[in-house]
Amino acid sequence: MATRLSDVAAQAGVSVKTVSNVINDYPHITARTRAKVEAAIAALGYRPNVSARSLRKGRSDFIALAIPEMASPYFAELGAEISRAAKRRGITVLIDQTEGESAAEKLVLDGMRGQLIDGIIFSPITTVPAKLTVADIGKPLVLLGERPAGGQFDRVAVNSVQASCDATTHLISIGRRRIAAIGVGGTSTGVVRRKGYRKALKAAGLPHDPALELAGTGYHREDGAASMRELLALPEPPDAVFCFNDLLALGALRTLADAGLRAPHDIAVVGFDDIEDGRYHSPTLSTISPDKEWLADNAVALLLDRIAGNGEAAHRDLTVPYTLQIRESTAG
Amino acid sequence: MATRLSDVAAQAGVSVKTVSNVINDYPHITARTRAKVEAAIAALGYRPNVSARSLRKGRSDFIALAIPEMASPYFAELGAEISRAAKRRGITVLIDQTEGESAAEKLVLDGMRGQLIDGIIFSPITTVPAKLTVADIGKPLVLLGERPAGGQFDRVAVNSVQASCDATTHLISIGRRRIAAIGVGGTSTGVVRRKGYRKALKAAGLPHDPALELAGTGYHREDGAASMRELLALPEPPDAVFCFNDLLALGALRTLADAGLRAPHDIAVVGFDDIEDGRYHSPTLSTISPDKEWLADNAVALLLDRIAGNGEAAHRDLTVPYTLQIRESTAG
DNA sequence: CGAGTCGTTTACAACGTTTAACGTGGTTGT
DNA sequence: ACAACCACGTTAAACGTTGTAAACGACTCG
Repeated sequence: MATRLSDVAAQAGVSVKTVSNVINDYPHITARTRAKVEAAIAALGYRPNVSARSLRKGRSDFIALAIPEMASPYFAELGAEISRAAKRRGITVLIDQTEGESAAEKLVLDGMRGQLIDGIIFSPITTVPAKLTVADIGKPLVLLGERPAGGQFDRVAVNSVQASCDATTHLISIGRRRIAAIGVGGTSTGVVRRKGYRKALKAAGLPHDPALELAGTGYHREDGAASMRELLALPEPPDAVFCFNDLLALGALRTLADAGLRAPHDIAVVGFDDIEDGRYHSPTLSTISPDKEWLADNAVALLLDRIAGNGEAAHRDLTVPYTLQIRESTAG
Repeated sequence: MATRLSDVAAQAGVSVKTVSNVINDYPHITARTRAKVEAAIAALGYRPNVSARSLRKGRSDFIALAIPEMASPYFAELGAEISRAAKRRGITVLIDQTEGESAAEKLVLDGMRGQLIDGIIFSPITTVPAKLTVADIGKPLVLLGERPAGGQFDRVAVNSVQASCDATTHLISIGRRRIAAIGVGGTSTGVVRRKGYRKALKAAGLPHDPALELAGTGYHREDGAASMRELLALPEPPDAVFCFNDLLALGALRTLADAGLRAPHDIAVVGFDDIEDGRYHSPTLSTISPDKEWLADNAVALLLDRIAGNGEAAHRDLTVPYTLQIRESTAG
């Protein structure tokens, strides 16, 4: 059924190793033999067997991307970018949904897919993995997001404190004074973004009201909607909300619409992530827009560099460029 | 570094073959030995090497899912469901973005990933692959979507004609008479859904106006927005629009909002797919809602059945249950 | 003209697993 | 007792690929 190296060799009248050499761009090969071999490969439609290859080489050219859930637009967009970035470099991405289980457990339990994958890009957000050590993993790992890498791993992340401060400052700059925050959960994301939020309030000399900081149970539209309902029920509702991601913001906007309120007229809303939905929502959503392509490309590059053997080099911490996109939900 | 079968065997004081038997659930093993072996496996943190295993067995327990793009919410949600369904059965899904290139070419060129994957779930939508034969593939394949399977492959799909007819009929039932269609491209999806659309018009005795059938260049929000702009520019704009997927519908709604028009008051809008965005958009989007979990589960089951060896059985064509979700965009 | 060199190709072993074929005691049932 | 089974072990041979090291020829040089 499947054509093997030996079939190609027979067809081309050379040894198996020579065919292998041609495939792997071994330098010393005559143009003649190379042509013969390539003709044979084409004639037989030969494709190398990745299992055998990775068994022998100890490399598979597969990397894994572990994300909380791929149906979440931000992760879907990120996954798409990372797939693309990887494909450009000839490697394949295996996407793993951690689904809120302890991702650390999953990593170790799944045993890095039985040596198949060469490394992993890991994006924890809802889960706080137990302390991982390099030894636990045994494979290169690049962290995405705010969770501190502790100098142990490479990391690629937005400066969330700064970005959150910018978002909040933007709300202040359009005259809002009573600014709520949605998503201040126990996660690293929640903690870090709240820090930026408070920093902006402080810088503007505004008090920070604990009643305006809502944790919610997650980072989905429904959580944003629920949190906004809580805010509206307050004796003194806010005049603006900074949602720690776009999904929360879209949920919050829905609640506003249901209540017959308008953004930004009644309450201004700003999000974080710049997912495509936000650009088409009514009103369109102002948001922090991280450069996802940059993020993906650098995460992949970083990981491949480690895989290539730079295991000793100091661990790098890359900061993703971002912009503040001002759209209808905060623009008069 | 990596622990092998022989390491486990040494630790447990049994032969390599016995360990292999334990792992593969070979029936005749004492509880004692099984316990010893399992203890050794746990102690050493052994994970079978999937490369070696799949090289030897010719099976990898990997399947591929080929979709146009994973950042598209419908496919992201579908991919998530399929991943879940596969994981339940102990197999892993490799997601492949075809990105509008000829997916058929990609399939053959990528050579089914060099024998790594056991089968493929293939969802063509924007691309119309050249005629594929079973022989070209050499691996089980399940088709998703409207493209006719030609009796050659298994297929899982919504009855798009019926569903489109239902959606259109719903618009008629709320009193609309000038109903446009967005997405009537040259793709199978476009053709089939237009068929249902026209069928409904005919059944209601309404004329069908070619000027109201817009092709657009794709199935994204921007295409829907552009098509709606065209419709609004018409001397006699429609009073309702059936968009062939939710993304088109969301784009169309955006154009309405920009134009100061309201759905359903001025123009009612119905979509197809029931992606989560639609449930939170303002207005919320009426849509055809296929049971994605059913779809995913059955697609995976079908594929695994083929992989298990039922290669000879007749090719099956499964019809996905759906409902019409009536929401704000068509409700008074 | 033989020794050395270089460029090109090849034989062989190895990666970790499973399957096959066979062997060996031990237990049960009649 | 004898067969029939059971629970393992042993050994060898694959699966398809690549790394190592060695062989081969042709060419250069002294």
